[in-house]
Amino acid sequence: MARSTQTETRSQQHPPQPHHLVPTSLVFSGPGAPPTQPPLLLIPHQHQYAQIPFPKPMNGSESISIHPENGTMKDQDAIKLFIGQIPRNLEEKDLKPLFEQFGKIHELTVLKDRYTGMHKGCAFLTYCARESAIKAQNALHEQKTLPGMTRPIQVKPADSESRGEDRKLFVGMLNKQQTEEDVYRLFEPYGVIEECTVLRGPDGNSKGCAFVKYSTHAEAQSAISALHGSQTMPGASSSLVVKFADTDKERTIRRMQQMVGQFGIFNPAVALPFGTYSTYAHALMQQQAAIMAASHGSYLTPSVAFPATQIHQMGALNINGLPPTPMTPVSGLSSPPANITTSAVPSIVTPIVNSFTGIPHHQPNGHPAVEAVYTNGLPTYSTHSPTAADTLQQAFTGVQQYTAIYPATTLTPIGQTLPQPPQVIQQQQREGPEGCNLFIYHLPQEFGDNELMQMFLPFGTVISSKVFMDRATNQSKCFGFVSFDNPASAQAAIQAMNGFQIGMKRLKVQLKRPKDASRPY
DNA sequence: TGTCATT
Repeated sequence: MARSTQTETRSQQHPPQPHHLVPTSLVFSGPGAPPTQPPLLLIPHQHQYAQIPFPKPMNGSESISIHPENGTMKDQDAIKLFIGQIPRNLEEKDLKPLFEQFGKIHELTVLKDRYTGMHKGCAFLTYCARESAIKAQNALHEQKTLPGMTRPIQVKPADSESRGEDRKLFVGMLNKQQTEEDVYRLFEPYGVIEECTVLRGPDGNSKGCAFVKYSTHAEAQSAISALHGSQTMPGASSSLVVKFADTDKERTIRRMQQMVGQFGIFNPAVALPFGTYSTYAHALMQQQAAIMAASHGSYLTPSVAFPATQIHQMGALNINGLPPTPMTPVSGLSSPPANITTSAVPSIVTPIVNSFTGIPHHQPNGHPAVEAVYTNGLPTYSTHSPTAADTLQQAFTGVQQYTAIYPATTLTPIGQTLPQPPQVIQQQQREGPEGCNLFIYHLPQEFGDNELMQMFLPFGTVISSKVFMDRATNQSKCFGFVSFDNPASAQAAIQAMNGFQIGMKRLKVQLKRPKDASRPY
């Protein structure tokens, strides 16, 4: 139990967080004394360190980062050091002399902002010899203050070395009013807190989550046990979330998913023009494709090919092995048109997986479904016309065709090419452009995201589908969203599916209400 | 009527 009298921390400094545009990341020296002043003010320099022999001309190369290819070798057990509290006007060449006195440097890299190139005031340093790192840490950490800095230099193993992640917690579902101090107080009973950071946006507003780093894994674990789900903060939509923070690898995956979402493209080579990244990204995307295919597996079980004459009994979908839900087109179609055949189906099937894998199937142009709908000779999409029924038929047979061309075994090897078994990567929820997003109500209870997507795939490329779940019961709230990549698909889906009867209910399929407008339909 | 937010 950390006492409030404790005034020292193991870590007085942490690297500037690249995406924190405001100085919100605080390190406490004690719960009663959260720093509120921004750095660079008022604190007298007690340890001006004036002996840096800089600037010292180097050997002409701009970057002093020394790479293995350039000759230096490092010990197998070398330690990567984090160097903090570096004046922003000091580059590698300026810093090198300071650190070289403790041994030969293998690599020294000043951290720069990925986009602006701005000096982040810290660096990573790896000596060739492990011993050099230890000497440097002992001699410099918290011992000297570089010119212009208010706090002493930090020299300590980088987080990546100490696997600091396994004692760092992600805290979610905080009240947005809660500060670092509030979070500190909440977590203090379970161990010594080294770092406590509330995540904030550029405007300084809390994102409702935080990172808390304990001094040990056990402390972090006990905080999880005690606090996760233990309470619901006022204004939060769910109970407190306390879990281990993402590892570096998980963070990378998350970033890539965000990129995919932002750019709306599925070819990582285009999204990530960095040579070293694209291979890994490609693997990730393949993994995602494999996972998608695997999640479709439920359809691969005895999928009954329903006869065309039984369009009103679409329970053959066999969703999740649950009893079939009778599905019926709107009244007026008690006897289906004779021209409904599954032979028309393949041309309309456009699995989104095509986009993920890049594997061309029936429609290599990437936009087949829309055209298919239109070229099937459907001048209108009245739900009372036989052509609409045709569309519906295609919609549901499409589900079956779709799964049929994706036997799970086809994609498994792709997953196996990855170093780790595929994990479940959640489909990113993504709104499409204006006019492309549908709100669907009165879904069958057993429909999940996947089933929803299957139902709307025949009308175009579905970029996301989301069924809302009740958090408490984990039951569907029977409504959801589907986003297409173009408005025509959305309109086709509305025309065909609005009013579609499933069991005792009829689907309500509308354009999603825009955020600003409050007009009910 | 897109819940949950990962330095």
